[in-house]
Amino acid sequence: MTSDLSSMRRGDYCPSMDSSLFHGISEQELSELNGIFTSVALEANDYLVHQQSPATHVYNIMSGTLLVERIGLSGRRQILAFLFPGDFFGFAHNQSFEFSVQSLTTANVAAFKRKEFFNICDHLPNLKHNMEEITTNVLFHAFDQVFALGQKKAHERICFLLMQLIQRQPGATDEQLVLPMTRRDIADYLGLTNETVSRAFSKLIKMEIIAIDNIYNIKILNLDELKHLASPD
Amino acid sequence: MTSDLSSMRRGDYCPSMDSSLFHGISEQELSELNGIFTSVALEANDYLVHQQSPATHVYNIMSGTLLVERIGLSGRRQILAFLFPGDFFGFAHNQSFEFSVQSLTTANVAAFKRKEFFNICDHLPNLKHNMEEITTNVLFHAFDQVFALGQKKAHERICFLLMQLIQRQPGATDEQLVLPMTRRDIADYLGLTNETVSRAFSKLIKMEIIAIDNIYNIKILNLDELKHLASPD
DNA sequence: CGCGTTGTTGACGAGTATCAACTATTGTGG
DNA sequence: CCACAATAGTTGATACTCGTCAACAACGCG
Repeated sequence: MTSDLSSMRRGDYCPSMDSSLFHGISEQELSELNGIFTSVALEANDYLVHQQSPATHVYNIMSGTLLVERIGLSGRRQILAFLFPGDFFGFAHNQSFEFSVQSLTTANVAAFKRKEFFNICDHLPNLKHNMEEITTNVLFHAFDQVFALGQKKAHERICFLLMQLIQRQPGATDEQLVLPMTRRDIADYLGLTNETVSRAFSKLIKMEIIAIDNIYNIKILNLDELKHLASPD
Repeated sequence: MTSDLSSMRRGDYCPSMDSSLFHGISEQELSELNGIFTSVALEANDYLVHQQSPATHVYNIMSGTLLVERIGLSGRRQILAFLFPGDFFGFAHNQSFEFSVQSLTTANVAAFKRKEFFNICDHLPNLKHNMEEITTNVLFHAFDQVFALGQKKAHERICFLLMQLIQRQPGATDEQLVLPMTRRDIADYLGLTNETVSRAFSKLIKMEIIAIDNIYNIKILNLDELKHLASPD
């Protein structure tokens, strides 16, 4: 169990965000935070929070990959985000979460009681500023997803996801990529079915943009074309 | 030209938000804000801000309806939100806006210089709190849109929009509704084409869920069914 | 009134969902 | 360690939804 947050400020844990939660926070200030969090250890498929459960904590991902999902009455599932080390989760506008967060891998998460956390925010301007920046980033990420879902074809959406993973997943490079999620997860993230996802992968392979050894191991053969398909503007 | 923000705190101007920007702010504090905004008058189809123009201001809608759009390289347009009186616009994570904001009607908008506005935020806790609440609402709205685009069929997306309008548009009731936007705007908001939007409306009419006199004048005949189609959970 | 814009409707085709069969992978107990 | 079952992924056939193209209707405006 990790009992020290300071590692979270190092780039190797937070490849994704220009704004990690603890960026620019002094050792002394960090020690204050160290006192008030509990570390949660998760196995693959464990739930961190359930849809409609009371929003008692906010969370900072220390290791592992998680997903944020929302399930409709009809049973349709939409994945709203994948969470990587350094990412933050805790947005709620009522007392309850409107999402579930499930772990895809073994993971460690720092959990802060909401009230205590926001109290500390009030007298650590840097922390508050980071929170605001993260919120804005999440918002812009959501807009990107709206654009992708509204405007793109299946194989373009896959490229959109792959680009996100390249940018955000620890250990990912321009050429090699490990998918932590299943085809169904990808489908539910991109508003597709798993069959369509499968076919879209096959198409990208045939187009020689990617190659796969293991199903979860992807090689990028043509990054420029990948970018082009992924990006609308 | 409106030169007084106090009207913005009244419910009749802000039917939509549980959190208007100026909610809970004293007359005295409000007068401080009154000194630093300029009022912008817009005609229908005028642009308030352009994609990639520098983000110099933040805006609060006083009257009228506007839309937030983003145009991709391919020329396809995604509308990210419609803005109603009381709504706030100004999110940016660089120096420039990544969206355009266009007016659908004649409109009045209060424009605050970013820096001055955020300075005032720093010593008006209520204002800052309202900002944060608005940001969270916008975020949740974006998630709703992701769900709609990812999981819903054309006529369900229309219902999703109609429910939003019932809740947010000034003067809208459970039974009568005026659309301020064109079919193309609706299409670009919901990730459809205008033809599909047209057909979806026809379908809802045939299902006796809505009726239309004037094209922009919609009667809700079966609100329960509308809600059911609109809402995933 | 004529003209341009916007909306509607139809015919058709492209893209995706659905259903089903099959293959590959993972996990379990003997 | 193997056999088997369960799960995940792929591929094909078919149906459905939505996009595209085209014709037409309704509306707004000079």
